[in-house]
Amino acid sequence: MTHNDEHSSFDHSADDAGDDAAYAAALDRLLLLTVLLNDDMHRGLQDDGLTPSRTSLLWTLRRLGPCPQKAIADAMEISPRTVTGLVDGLVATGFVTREPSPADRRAVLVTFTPKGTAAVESLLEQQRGFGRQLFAAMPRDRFAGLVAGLDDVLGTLHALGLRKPF
Amino acid sequence: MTHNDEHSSFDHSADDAGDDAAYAAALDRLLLLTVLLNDDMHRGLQDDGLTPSRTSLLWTLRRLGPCPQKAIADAMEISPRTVTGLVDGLVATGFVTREPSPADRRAVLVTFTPKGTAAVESLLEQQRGFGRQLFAAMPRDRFAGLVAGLDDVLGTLHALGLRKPF
DNA sequence: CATCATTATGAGTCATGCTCACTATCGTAG
DNA sequence: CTACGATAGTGAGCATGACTCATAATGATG
Repeated sequence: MTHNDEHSSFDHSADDAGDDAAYAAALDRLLLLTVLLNDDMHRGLQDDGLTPSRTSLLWTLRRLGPCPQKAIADAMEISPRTVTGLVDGLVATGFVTREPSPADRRAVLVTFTPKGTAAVESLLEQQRGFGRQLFAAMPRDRFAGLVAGLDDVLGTLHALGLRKPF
Repeated sequence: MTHNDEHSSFDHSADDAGDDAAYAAALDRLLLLTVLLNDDMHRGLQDDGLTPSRTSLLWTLRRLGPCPQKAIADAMEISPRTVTGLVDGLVATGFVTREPSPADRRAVLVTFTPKGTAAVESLLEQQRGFGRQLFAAMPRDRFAGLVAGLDDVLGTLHALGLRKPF
């Protein structure tokens, strides 16, 4: 890509074209990182008998505590029907249980089993280890620069209306 | 693995703990960015009648030029059968055609239609615009720090064996 | 020419997502 | 207290995208 159109300008637009190319290169890096991190997470996941979506549900459940499926659906921004399916799978594999809700006989409370709790703790620990692997060898000022840049980008995305719900 | 051997030392372990928290925060930012960028790309895609996987195939095809499905399968690291399905969809929606291969009557050459070419060009342009939106307002030194940090992380991932095939 | 490898695909499975319709229950207006 | 509308969960059915296994057609090679 990038039969880049610098040139064709005279005094200062070279700056603009150079910026554009630099932006493209930076965005390429971000997207590549996106793909690599995603792939790595998903690869590690299935070792535990967990699929990406089910893991995401577990993660959400950890944040919410025992709760009805509707709350999970809202938090994950997926349909209640999909939550039913994911919880089905997690119940079948022993990560959560459906407990009757004391307050509402229509609802169930999705609740961690000990295995589910252990799985989430394990994921947390893996993430800590991964953070160490990624950043421990990085010079401190470069690390600080990275975090500042990421914050800037996240702030920009937030301003553009792209945000995570919570 | 790696219930880390920081060993509970006294004098400087505060540093280690602080680092760990900083690493976790940085990783959180990276993962959040991962999710946000992914979501945004997929959202924009379906406006064009393209699914994420089919778009990925188009992107690969742009890199490879007209080629048999097996080449696409290898490049995308998915099974040939899956490529058949994706190409089916792209043919049905008019983005590519299956041309007979002159050299091998078993194979077909997946080839862009004008609509397909236009779609990829449009995606490229969108990406350039997105890069500008993300980075144009960022101070130059912060941008440089971000890129340096990203390169560092990508290098580390590469060293860990995580890399993109191409 | 016979055999083996390769290309694409049919058939069948699984995981995620969706909608629509339905039951059971809740809450509230009357 | 009852009747009605909202809410929680699920059954049925569909689409996408990934996989495997089997198979037909063709290529390549001894």
